[in-house]
Amino acid sequence: MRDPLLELPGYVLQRAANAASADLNKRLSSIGLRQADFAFLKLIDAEPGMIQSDAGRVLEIKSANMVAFASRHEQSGLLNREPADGRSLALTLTIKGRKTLGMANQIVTEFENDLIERVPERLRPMVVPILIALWDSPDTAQKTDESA
Amino acid sequence: MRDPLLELPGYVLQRAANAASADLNKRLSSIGLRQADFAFLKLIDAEPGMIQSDAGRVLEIKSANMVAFASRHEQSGLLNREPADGRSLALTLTIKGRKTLGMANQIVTEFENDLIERVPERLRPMVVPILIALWDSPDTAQKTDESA
DNA sequence: TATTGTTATACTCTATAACTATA
DNA sequence: TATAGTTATAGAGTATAACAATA
Repeated sequence: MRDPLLELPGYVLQRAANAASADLNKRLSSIGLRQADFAFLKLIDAEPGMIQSDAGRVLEIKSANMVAFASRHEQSGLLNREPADGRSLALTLTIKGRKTLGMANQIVTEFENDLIERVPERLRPMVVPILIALWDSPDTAQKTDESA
Repeated sequence: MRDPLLELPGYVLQRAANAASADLNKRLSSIGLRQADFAFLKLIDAEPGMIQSDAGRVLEIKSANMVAFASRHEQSGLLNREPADGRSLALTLTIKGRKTLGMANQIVTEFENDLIERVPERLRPMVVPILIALWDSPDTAQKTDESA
C-alpha cells in the first residue's frame, strides 16, 4: 500500500511532527512530563518572573487554557506564581522545577540528537532554517488570544 | 519575549507543523473537510477498493478510531464501504467523493505552493528529503494497532 | 477601554480495553 | 490463532463565550 501523499511537503511535515512528538512524549513520560511542559519550564527558566499571559503568547497557549496548565505545574511544585501587579502573575521555577528541567534537558538533548542524526550530515545545517521558514506561515505572526 | 527553544529541530518541527496544519484546515473548512479527510480520500482514490484496515495502517489511524472516521465519510456520501470478504470492508469513492477530492486537490495544491514558497529557492529541493528523514523515527516503521 | 486571569464548556484527536465474527 | 471491525471510554489539546478585577 503506497502513500500517495509523500511528495507533499505539508503532509510530510505533519507526519514527521507527529512521529517526533510521540517519540519525545514517550521519553519524557519517564519523568512525568509532556513536550509542552518542557517548553513551558524552559521558557520560564530563560525568563524568570515573566508573566503568565506572556508565556501563553510565546507558546501559543490561550489564556483560558493557560490557567489549568500553569496551575497544574504550580500544584506539582515545579513553579511559583506570584502577583506581579494587581492582575498579573509572575512565574518562576522552584528548586524542584529546576531539577526537573535539568533531567528534561538531558532527555530532550538525547532526543534531538537522535532526530538530527537521521538526516544525512550535509543536509543537517539546513534543517532548522527550513523549518523556521515553513513555520512562518500567514498567521504565525502574533496571535494566541486576540488578533483579528 | 524570546523563545529559547528556536534552535531545537524537534521543537521547531512541531511548531511549524502546527502552524501549517491550522492554515490548511482553515482553507479546507470551506468545503467541509479537514486535512485527515483529504489524506483519506486521496488514498482511496489512489487505491480504489482498499480495505479499511489497510487505510488505517497507511494513515496511522487506529482501527477503533477508523470506524467513526470512515463511517462519517460514508454517511456524507463521499465513499462506499462494501464487504470484501466476511470481515473486510472495501473502500471506494463515490461520484460526490471524487468531485469533493477534486476541489480539495486545488485547495491543497495552492496551500502547498504557498508553503514551499516561504523557503528560499535553493533550499526547496531539500525540504521533502529532510522531512522524510526526520519522519523515519524509531517507531514509525509499521505500527498503528499491533506492534510490541 | 484594553488586559489578565478565570470558569464553564465543547469539540477534535488519540489511546486502551474488551468484544464478535471471520480468515 | 491472528485479523477486521466494532463499542465504550478516557485523556489530551484546543476552541469560544462570558465574567471580574485591574491597568
